[in-house]
Amino acid sequence: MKAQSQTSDVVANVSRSRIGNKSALRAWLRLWSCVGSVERVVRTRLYSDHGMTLPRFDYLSQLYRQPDRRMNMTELSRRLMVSGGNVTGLTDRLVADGLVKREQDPSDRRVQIIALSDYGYERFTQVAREHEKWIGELFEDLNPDQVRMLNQTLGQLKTSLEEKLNEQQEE
Amino acid sequence: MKAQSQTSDVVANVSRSRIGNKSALRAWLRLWSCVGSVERVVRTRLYSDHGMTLPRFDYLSQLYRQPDRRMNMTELSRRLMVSGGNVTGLTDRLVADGLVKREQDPSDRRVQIIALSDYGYERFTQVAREHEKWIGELFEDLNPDQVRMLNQTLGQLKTSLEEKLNEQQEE
DNA sequence: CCCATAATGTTTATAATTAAAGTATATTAC
DNA sequence: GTAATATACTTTAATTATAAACATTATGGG
Repeated sequence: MKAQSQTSDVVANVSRSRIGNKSALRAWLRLWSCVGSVERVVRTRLYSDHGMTLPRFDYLSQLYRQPDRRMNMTELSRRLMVSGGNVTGLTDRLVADGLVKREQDPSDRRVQIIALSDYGYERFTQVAREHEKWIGELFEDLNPDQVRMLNQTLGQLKTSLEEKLNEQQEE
Repeated sequence: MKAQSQTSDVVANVSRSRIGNKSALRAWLRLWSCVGSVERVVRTRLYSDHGMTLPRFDYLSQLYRQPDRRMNMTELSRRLMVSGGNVTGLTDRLVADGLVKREQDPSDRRVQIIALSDYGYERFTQVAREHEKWIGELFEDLNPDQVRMLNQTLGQLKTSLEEKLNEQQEE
């Protein structure tokens, strides 16, 4: 019967090629929950042990990863996934604390290049060492295979999301 | 030589039983990045298509999932993973918009029970339908096995994190 | 060259968020 | 029964965050 074969096609489809909205939603809620828990631990310890906030730590870590420890505001906004206005405010406070410096781009007068200061570099290095240890402890119950798989799947998801965002932007 | 055998033990350990801080950090950064991207899409669409903010949507979804559509402030704070003060502010604004109502707990005069209003229920239902679709689209490039694995691993991570948070709290 | 458009960053108004201190009520120990 | 402690929520001050409007500079087409 035709109706029957359609039904089994649908069932087969679910397990073979396309995921359903429900299972995607479940995965999303777990992702959200795990990230929330980790963030909470990290935020609390950053603040109590090092007097640093999580947004500032994230900001500094982006500069730290660059070979020349420098990045412009737009790129920072993109990588931190926050609005431009937010980056302006964070930069003001980080400059006031001496952790970063504003520099002018000689080739484009609109551009602000933000550079990690020596003090900022030193301070971040100390905090990042601790941070890495905390993350290691929080993830220690996963086995290496799980972490590998997580990295692989999330890497793919990340790429897929970036493509979708680009497409959306162009519309 | 002893030094050599220690080295190979360490290497064996990394692949067999315990994950290293570096691989944990990589997994964490990908988790963070994926959640950030998804959140950004959801936040933008919630606001432009439904005039709703992400924190309010998350808040309402917690109430929605309860059989009686009700929850006290402390439980909301715990589930949303935000501070108590934050929940007070969000509640004030949601009450002002007529989406939720404050009720007194007859057995404990300290407790505020927050109930989803009929209007809030209706509104959330509409938005949630869209939301589920967005998440489905964002995750569509993953195959069912990957989603299953993600759910399994993140479920374990979630449990493990909750245990660690409880231990930490008791110290 | 000039104008339209785009890109970079800031400002503004408001919302969301935190940590810490404060208020009120409940519970526990003695 | 009362004092100490714990719990539930709010308030406060500061930071973080957004979207939208704005100013400035760059770029590309005529």
